[in-house]
Amino acid sequence: MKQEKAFVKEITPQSKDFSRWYIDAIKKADLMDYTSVRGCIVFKPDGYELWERIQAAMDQRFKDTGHRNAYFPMLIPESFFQKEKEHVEGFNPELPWVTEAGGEKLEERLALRPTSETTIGQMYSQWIQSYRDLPVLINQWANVFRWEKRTMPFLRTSEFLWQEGHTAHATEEEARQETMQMLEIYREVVEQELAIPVWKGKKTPRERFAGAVDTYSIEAMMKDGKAVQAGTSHYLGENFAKGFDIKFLDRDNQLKYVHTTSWGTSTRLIGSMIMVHGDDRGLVLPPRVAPTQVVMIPVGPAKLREKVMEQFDPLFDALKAAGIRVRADLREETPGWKFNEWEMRGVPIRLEIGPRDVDKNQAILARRDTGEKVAVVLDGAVQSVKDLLDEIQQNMFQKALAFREQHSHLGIETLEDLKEHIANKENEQGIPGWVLAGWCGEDSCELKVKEETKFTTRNIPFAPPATKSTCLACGGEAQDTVWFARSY
RNA sequence: CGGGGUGUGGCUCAGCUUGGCAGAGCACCUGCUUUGGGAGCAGGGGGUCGCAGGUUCAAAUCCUGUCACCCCGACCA
Repeated sequence: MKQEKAFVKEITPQSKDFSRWYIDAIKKADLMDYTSVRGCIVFKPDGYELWERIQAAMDQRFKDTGHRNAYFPMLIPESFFQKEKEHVEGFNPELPWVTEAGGEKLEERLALRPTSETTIGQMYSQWIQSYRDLPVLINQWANVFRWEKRTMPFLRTSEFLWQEGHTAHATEEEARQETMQMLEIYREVVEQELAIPVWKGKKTPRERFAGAVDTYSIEAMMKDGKAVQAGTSHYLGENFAKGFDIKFLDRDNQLKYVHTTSWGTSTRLIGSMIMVHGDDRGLVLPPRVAPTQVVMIPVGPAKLREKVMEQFDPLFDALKAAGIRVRADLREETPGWKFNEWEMRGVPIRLEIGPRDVDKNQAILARRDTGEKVAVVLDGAVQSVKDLLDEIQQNMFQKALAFREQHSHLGIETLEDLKEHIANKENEQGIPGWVLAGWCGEDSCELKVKEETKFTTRNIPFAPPATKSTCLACGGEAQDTVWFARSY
């Protein structure tokens, strides 16, 4: 955008204070509001609709791969947590408890679920008897609670909405396949619908889910260079099966533990999408999930409005009939005001029609991602809009990909190099981004990097852009090539 | 949870140091003129000053407590 004249004074520029920008942008876009409960937000209609669209895209794919939705209770008895040692240790600090009900103290206190492995494990132990009962492929759309010390709208709140899949299988191989299949679905939805490029990979043991054998993730880079874990998929092995006694009689008449998986994505995807695509004017929404894809605004003198509306109204109907999420802004405000308003909200295309356009049998399409305006003939406007929506979706992904490449550093071999890199970037007001480096596999090396640079291991990518042979921290032989970054 | 900051009409904030009628801009309502990148004039409505105590003749202002939000750290999707 060339004529960058700070039209929107209410939004702090990204370069000045990224967190401030984020809060300003989501408030101006009317996605959420704070409530009187700490860390809990309202998802206002536009914010919630983003979630509904993500939900729809995911849900379709879950069902296509044989999963079904179910719903389990939000309250979990304390004793359930004790059954998996790592799990209880991992979640205990952030559980809210119900200790009283009906005016009486409860005999056993109940936690507001942070995730449902325990409740579901308990049920699976009753449902599964034979290999004929397997696999169990269930997903749940729910709210969960994690009393985090520091909250941030969408990205980290005390209560959030998510999806958690829980499956049980007869063999490790099948469970591992499921884990990978779901990770791939996450990649597909996030890249295709949200236009966010991600790295699929495996988490290091330190970053693993409490109670998992292996945790995998997709990781995305925000515009401030920090990382967000956009989805996770866990192979839980027999850990929960043993804790909850989930056994089945196999074909060979042997009693065996099932192998379970779990996988989740949350409303944090909304925050990621905003931080990946947004700019100083506010949100930039990918067309596939944008609540409003096209906003139509009539322009020109009021006395000529009637003539404009003769073209405007049929075009609105035609767009709507074509399945495009179109909205007409006929309010009394000036056009300039409306332009800014819808740009803040991130609507992909603005369609303007004024008297001059009517004379030329055309409409103006202004795209949010580039700021570019083009004139299209009225007759073919519906197709032009469809094509442009596709193009914007593609362009947004490509832009995000290019940004990620630009801020991914492959040539940093030692901790000293990394510190120097960070110092340099900070001096020039740049962002340190991500660093691909070797890791020997030692916990202590990972911790050392974290303590000295705040960079943590994001994941061990399945298809790294390069392979490293020495450990970033100790210089010893590298066991893995890992993405290091600061993260949300 | 530690350090720092902020809570005053819907929003952004001034007023607080030195207690004395609760303000401005934007937004909102009415009317007229306007409308191709945040229009103008005129009139109007709206606030128990985050909450709870205390000091005082009198508290947005002073004291104590508490809650929320923001920023920076330790924990996390």
